[in-house]
Parts: sequence; structure tokens; C-alpha cells
Amino acid sequence: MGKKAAQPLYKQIKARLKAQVVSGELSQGALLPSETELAERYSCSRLTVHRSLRELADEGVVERRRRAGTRVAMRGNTGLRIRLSRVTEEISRRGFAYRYELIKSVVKTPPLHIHRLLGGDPEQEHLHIKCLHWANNRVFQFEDRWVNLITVPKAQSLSFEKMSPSLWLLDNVPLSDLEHEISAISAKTQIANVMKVEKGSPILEVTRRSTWNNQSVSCARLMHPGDLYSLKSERKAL
Amino acid sequence: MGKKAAQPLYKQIKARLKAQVVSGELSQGALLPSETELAERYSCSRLTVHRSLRELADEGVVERRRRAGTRVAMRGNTGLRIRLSRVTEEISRRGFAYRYELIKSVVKTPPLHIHRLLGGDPEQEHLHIKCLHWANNRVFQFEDRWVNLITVPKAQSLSFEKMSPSLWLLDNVPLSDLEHEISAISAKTQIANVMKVEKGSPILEVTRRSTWNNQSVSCARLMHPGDLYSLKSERKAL
DNA sequence: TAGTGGTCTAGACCACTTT
DNA sequence: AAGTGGTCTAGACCACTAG
Repeated sequence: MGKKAAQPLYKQIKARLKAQVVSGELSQGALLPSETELAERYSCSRLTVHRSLRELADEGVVERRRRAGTRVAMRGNTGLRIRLSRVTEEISRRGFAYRYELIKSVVKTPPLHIHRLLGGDPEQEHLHIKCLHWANNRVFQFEDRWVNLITVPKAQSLSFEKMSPSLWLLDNVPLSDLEHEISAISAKTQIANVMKVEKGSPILEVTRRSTWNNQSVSCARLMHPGDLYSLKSERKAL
Repeated sequence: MGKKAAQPLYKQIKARLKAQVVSGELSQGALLPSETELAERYSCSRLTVHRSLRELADEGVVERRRRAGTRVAMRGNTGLRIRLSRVTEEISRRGFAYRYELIKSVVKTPPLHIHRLLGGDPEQEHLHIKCLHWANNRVFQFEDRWVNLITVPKAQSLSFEKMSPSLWLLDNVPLSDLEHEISAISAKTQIANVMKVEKGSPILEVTRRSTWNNQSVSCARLMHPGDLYSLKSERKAL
């Protein structure tokens, strides 16, 4: 293993400052030197120091305010990042064979709690799809999705017999914002039957809502058997 | 509501480029103009354009490689950010009264699966704590934690009768890295009894491991009744 | 090897907020 | 009023890699 090339200067400075925070040398709320002073101390331009501090602020390590200076952020608020891949990747990464199964696909007026997510005319019909993503002989994900036919009219003419709507949407609909909610539920009779798990089994549910220019595109419940799936964060700082 | 001050130039450029991606005008894999060209087009310095593109790359909207240029990123890999606050805040934010209850606190040799997380000598004794965080009359979180007594010797002399170890650690131990895993489990008899929920209830479990300079500090299972707690992501792009 | 992005400088002006 | 961070410029050199 050869020695790594030198890190860029701004990363070195960032690392040194972060080390002082992590070691407790700079404790919660402590004031850091100004950018000008740090630039002199490290014999570099102010912009270089600025970038170090800006990235530390983005990571939540420090807090910055004009005139007030840069301070070590209070702990106790932790951010965690989770990466989600498309189902097919998640399954093949685990070494399982992927199979898709359409359960139902109908166009109808959504119930009220779905209408609240999709917005628009309460009488408008939208596309409701239920399907399964199999990993070998187990159900890996049960997808229960509504697609907004106003924003995505193209979806109405598709059968989704061979391809899941989640994959089709990813490749065919430009989308901007996603909201997620992660919860643990218990498999009720119907869900247990569909997912081929015991009634009452724990289910990890990811609810996803996607929007485009503030117009809803689709919302979905993605349900996984608790023993097959969990979400891991990237290991990240503070 | 008065009009906002003009956005900084790099944000405007970022927004314009992003809009082209989101609208589909630039589709997956499409090549963007070079920094030099964009700088001319927007009549600004290259650094300003660079910052726009760098942030878009950080957000996963584009991918950049030297010589190869900047391309619209493939979709299907989504990042989601979740913010976690300390338990007391989570509870008071919901308008509930917080109460802490210590169940047990012992020093002993951990079982093997815990030792794998804590590292070091397999015979070394560590601090094992179980406690409850109540929200009004419901158990909001059941905390099952091991604290590494090699890295945090101070913890041995504390009783944790009034204050939970999670809160104490936050304020007293500098920590650098956190790893999380989120899963759905079913309340087995013992857990159901402790958490005062029905046997078999869904539990949202967050497993957290904290390290300091690559040495483990503590690991914990934070268990919440599925009907009381869920994790919401910040709404963020792509 | 040519062209891309990555970093860095020295200087400047501005916006904000505390004093 | 003064000092902080936020942004921006015009230039430079370097590291990487596709052609």
C-alpha cells in the first residue's frame, strides 16, 4: 500500500479543526479564531480557510454567524444519511434472484388519505398499483403505489405487467423532491397473506412521496419483512 | 412579506442547471458544458460556476470526472437525510411529559455479539445499562446500552439513576463517528413486558454505535413502539 | 497530449449583527 | 462603527484521464 498523495490544503485544515473539536480541546460553544486569523496561522488564503469552515458547518460540526464568529456546535442533534438503491440492485447485491409480480393495477378515485398526498381534484381518478418484488422465494418488498395521472398521464397507457412502476418512474419521469418516512408496523391479515409472512410479523415500511415542481407525482408504501431488510447509515461524523 | 434579496450568483446558476435536469431538458447521462464555457455563458468567473457544479455533485444531481466532464447523474440511487435529536427533545416536541427510569446498571463481561462491537479484550468488563424514556404514560424509548469502560472510565463511577447514559455521553464524551441501523422487530415477551406493550407489537429499533478515534465508545439499541415513533427525512432533492 | 475539473491566491466588496 | 463571514474575480498551476 503506497502512501497517499497529500490531501488538499482545505481538507487538512478541516481535519485539524475537526480533531480539536472531537478531542474536546474545543468544547461545545467554544469560539474559533476568525477566518483572517486562521489564514495567517496556516499561511494560506482566506478562501481556503473559508472552505474548510463552510464544510464543517455543513456537516454540523460548527455554527457560523456573521460578526459573531464561528463556534463549536452543540451536540445532541445528529444527522444520518441513508442511501437507497433501486429494489433490483438491493436484491442482486444480496445475491438473490429478482422476480417481479404484478398484483393489481386499476384506475380509480383514491381514498381521502391518499388524496391528501396527491392533491388536486378529489374526484380525479389516479392509478393504483400493487406489486411484489421477490428475492428468491421470499417477498422482499411489497409495493403499494398511487401514481398521479394528471402529472404523469403517460402512466395510464402502461400495464406494468413486466416492470414495476417504481423502476419505470425512475427512468421516465423527471422528479425533484422526495420525502420519506420510516416506520415499523405489524403485518395485518391482508398484508401477511400478500407478503407470505406470518400474521403479526414486523414490517419495515418506507413511505415515499415524490413531487415535481411542487406537484405530486406519486406516493408509495414500500413494505419489507423485518427479518430481511434494515437500513444502514453511512458512517459519518457528529 | 417583502421580496427576498437576490440569491447569490452561484445559487442562481445552480438552480438554473438543476431546473434543466429536473425538467428533463438534460436527461440522464447528458453532458453539460465545461466550467470555462458556463463561466462565459453566465459572465462570471470559473470559480463561481465551479461551486455551483460542485454542490450539484454533492447532492447527487450530476457526476464529475476530470477530462470526461460533467454529466447528469443516473437516477435510482437516492440519499435521504434524517435528523435525530436527543430523546428529551423528541418527547417535549410532541408535547409529552418526560420521565426517566433506570432499570438496571451492572458492570460485567459482555456477551460475544456485544464484544464484537466494543472490541478489545474479550474478558474486559463493561457497563451495561437498561433504562426507559417515558412520554406521559407510555414508554417512548427502551434504551439497552453498553458503555466501553476502557475509553470512558469515568462512566463507572456514575449511577445513572437520574440521568440516562445517552444524555450523559452526549455532554461529556467527545465523539466522532456514529453508525446507525434501523430495523423493525417484534416485541418478544421480555421486551413487551419492559415496554408495556402487547407481545408481538411492532418495534422500531435504532441500533447506534459510536466511536472516537476508531475506538468504540458505546453501542446501544434504542427501541420505540411502532405506533409512537417514526423517522421522517428532510425533504431534499434527488 | 490536450482538455477537463480540483485547488489555490491576493485582493475586493458586501451583508449582517453585535457592540 | 467595526469586525465577522459570504461572495466574487482574474489569474494560475496541477492532477487526472479519455482519445
